[in-house]
Amino acid sequence: MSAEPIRSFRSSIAPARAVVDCAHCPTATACIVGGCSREDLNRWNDAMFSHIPLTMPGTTLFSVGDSADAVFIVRAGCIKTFTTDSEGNERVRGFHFPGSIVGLDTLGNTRWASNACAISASQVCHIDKNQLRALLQQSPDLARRLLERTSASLSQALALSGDYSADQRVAAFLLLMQDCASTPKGIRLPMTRRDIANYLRLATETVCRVLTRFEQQGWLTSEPRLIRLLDTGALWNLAEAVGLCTAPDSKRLAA
Amino acid sequence: MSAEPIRSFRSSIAPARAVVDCAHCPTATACIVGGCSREDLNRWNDAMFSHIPLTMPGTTLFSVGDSADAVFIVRAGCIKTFTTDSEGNERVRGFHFPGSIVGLDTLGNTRWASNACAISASQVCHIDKNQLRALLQQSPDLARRLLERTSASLSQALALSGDYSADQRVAAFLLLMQDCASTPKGIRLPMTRRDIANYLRLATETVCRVLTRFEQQGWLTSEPRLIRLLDTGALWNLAEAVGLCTAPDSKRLAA
DNA sequence: CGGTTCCTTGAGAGAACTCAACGTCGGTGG
DNA sequence: CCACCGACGTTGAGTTCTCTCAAGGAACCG
Repeated sequence: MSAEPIRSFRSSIAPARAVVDCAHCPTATACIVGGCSREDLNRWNDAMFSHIPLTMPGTTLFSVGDSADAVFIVRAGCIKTFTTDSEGNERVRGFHFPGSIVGLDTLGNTRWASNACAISASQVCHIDKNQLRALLQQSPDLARRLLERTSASLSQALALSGDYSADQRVAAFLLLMQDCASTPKGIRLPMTRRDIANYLRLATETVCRVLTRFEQQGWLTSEPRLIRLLDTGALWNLAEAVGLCTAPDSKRLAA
Repeated sequence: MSAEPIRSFRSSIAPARAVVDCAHCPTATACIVGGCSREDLNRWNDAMFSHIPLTMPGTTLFSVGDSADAVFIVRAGCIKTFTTDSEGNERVRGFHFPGSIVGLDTLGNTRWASNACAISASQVCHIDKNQLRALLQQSPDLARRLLERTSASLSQALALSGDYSADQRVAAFLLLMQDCASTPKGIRLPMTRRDIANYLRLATETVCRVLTRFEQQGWLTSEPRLIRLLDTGALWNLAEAVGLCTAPDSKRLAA
């Protein structure tokens, strides 16, 4: 389908082992090792590979059926995971922002069940599963953190798998993105309308129409890659039922 | 909404600690400790509570907001987890059959995000989270098993959260139930059509219509609680895209 | 027996989809 | 430098799938 030149991740970048101390990573606070003991951090540094050069948009990290012998941690940018059905339709399983771990759904499997590619200029780290396994045996704290992250991902997936209207889905998505992709100018979305639609199980046109409607109601301003939320309260009233995100400050104060 | 007398789980049954050795449990093969070392099994027995008396249909195990200080393991029967929106509509999050752990999505939380109740005469075990945490520190094998189960649940939730037709959903559900609720006479479903519909994000009537259509096509016979699959191949052709279940033998041989 | 819940079927309504067209933007090459 | 091309975003019109509303039958229970 896509005529896009797909770059292979493995061939494009020679990973550097322990180029940086994770303690100094700008993404440390969101990362699983944020706040770990120095001892755990040292072990982690020894096992982890950083891919500091930019991974360009369209670069494939892995594909369905590939040997899943590592997990990836996003350091910068955005990674999209997705499957493709027999008719070539993409189903986006998730967007991974800095600090997010790609592969939590494959910890017990030897093959990837989805594809992953960068949708903006990104940096990722990776850690071999065997080394991760050894690490988890050495550090109960790290094991607990990983288990709780996986558990939280499951909770979120269950929440999003509910049956909601297009308006509810888009509103919940925008509030979620506000936490992941906020800039001083607004929410800078790294993904296309088509990606959003495939993630929310809607048609591209439906996402457009909903955004247009929200804009007409004065709830936001919409440009292809930049969205400014003007009335998070109104959006949250819609998104509340999804249970995917927490109430905005205005609502929390009112409660 | 429901006029059903809701029994409280905690008040109805005095749990018996280590009444049985899990090694002799009929559900051992499906349970997380199935195949564990004798040493781990002893530790597990010491921490685990068995509720051997029958937990009757409608009995609530826990409700949204309750303190989530334990996880439950189904020993017999079927446990349904669900949320209820502001209009009283139920959204079924999952059906838990023997061996399944209830609470994998709440491991890092202190409060339940869903309700749970028995939908058939059931037996459950439970283990306190603090004890579980200690157990995981002592046994890396158990920690790995729990992590992989959580990971697999995430994978399944992501698969089911996709956008599929009513036919695809029902077909995938039936094949899933074939693995969980098979009897010599067919699939004995413990849940109502309404529960199935709420789980699959369909209307009750839609589930009925799809089942009627499948029956007319000779793919199955349908009674309220008993379904016999006659053509798993046809169902699998529909369900394949969902990626929730493996191919039936006939398809595997053909491949 | 009533009463309730569950299952099933029909008819109409509505939300989202498909198909189609058009404008914009960015890259590429003549 | 500009024309061309493809990808993306937006809008409109018609269609379709599923839902809602309504009703009746079957099974179960007090």
